[in-house]
Amino acid sequence: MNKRSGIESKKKIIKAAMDVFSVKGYAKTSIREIARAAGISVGGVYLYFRNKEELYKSLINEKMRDIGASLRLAAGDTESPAEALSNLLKMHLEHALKHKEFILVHIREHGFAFGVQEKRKFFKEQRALIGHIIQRGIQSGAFRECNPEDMATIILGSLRGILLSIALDQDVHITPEMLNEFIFKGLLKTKSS
Amino acid sequence: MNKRSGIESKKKIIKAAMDVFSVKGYAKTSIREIARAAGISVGGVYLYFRNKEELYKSLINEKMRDIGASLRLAAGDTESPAEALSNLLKMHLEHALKHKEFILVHIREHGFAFGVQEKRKFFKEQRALIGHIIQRGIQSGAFRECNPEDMATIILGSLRGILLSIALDQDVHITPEMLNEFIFKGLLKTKSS
DNA sequence: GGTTCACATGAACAAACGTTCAGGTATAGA
DNA sequence: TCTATACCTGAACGTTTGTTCATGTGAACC
Repeated sequence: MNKRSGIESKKKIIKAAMDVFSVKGYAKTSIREIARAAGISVGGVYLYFRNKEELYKSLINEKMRDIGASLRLAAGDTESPAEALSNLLKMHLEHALKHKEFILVHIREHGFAFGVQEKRKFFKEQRALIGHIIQRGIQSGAFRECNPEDMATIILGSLRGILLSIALDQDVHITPEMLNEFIFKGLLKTKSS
Repeated sequence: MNKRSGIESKKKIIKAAMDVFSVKGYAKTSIREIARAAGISVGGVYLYFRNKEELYKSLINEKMRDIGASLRLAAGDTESPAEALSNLLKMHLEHALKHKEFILVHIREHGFAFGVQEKRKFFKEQRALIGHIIQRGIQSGAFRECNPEDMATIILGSLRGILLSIALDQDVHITPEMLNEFIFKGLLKTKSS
């Protein structure tokens, strides 16, 4: 209205959309509401996005690209498999805390709405990343014998639930240390201690 | 139409609603669609449920009551904490496989729509159940020292994600044994082996 | 047969939705 | 100052939504 800058408006729309989608879900969110939250008219939204579906998709893809890149980085810059996995978990937790809304939108609509293949690709990449670290860990003797793929599936599944808990239940506080202890050491008392 | 039995019709509606809600989510599901899937007219649905919201709530509550009861049973009928937790996890997995639709509906709408407090209560009860088992395990010396509440939160979070993976990704096959190994033993190689 | 009542129907209604579009306004270059 | 252009507006349109209600129907009583 005042600034007359297209890029500014687009950013405002994206932020507003993320906010509203995350609390109300895709279907219950109306363009009118996004427009209101962004301080822009209904028609204004359609200047930057062809339709509701495209707005949603571009939201998801942008975030996934960013997060995916930083996760790949976190996993790759160390030699020790235990340390690599630990870093990866920590980064996941940090992102969950920072982008709660994205987690909500992402999990909520996963497997139902559009952008399914993009999301599947994201998960597949994460599973491969973790699986590879585990394989290295087994070979180096740090991790116990197990099927790396299955273990990666379980760990990623666990992670998904924990991140969901963080995003959903306000009173859940899980530190990277707690998560590490759980995933590495399990629940049983080890013979050596 | 033919049978003229009210109870039959109500059951058909509940089943149809669960089916449709689980694939399309609450908001995208119309009464018309539920009615069609149930083989009943639109107005017929309103003979048994005051409105869409009440239909959804009674769906959720009924299932939660059933599942909650059987879980309480699974956790209680044994002395050994490890066995109790193992049973509980197994029962969770079985329920997830059997009631995929419910999991989808449950997680999808958790924290957003109605019936929030019922769902929270369900989770709280589960957390208390697991927390109690862990406390017993620590006292008996089977489990390592840790904060039972935090550990219960993490385990329940993990479980949530794994159940979600099972419900969402068709190609995920996680056995109770795999889950047990992960939660009890963790990823690191123990000194004794 | 006649009456009653629980079960069932689907056209009708108001509200809300995604989307469009004719028009308005601020800014930059002439 | 005038024109061109990019940005923006909100009333309007056609659909779909949840919900209601006048009407219908079958079975069980008298």
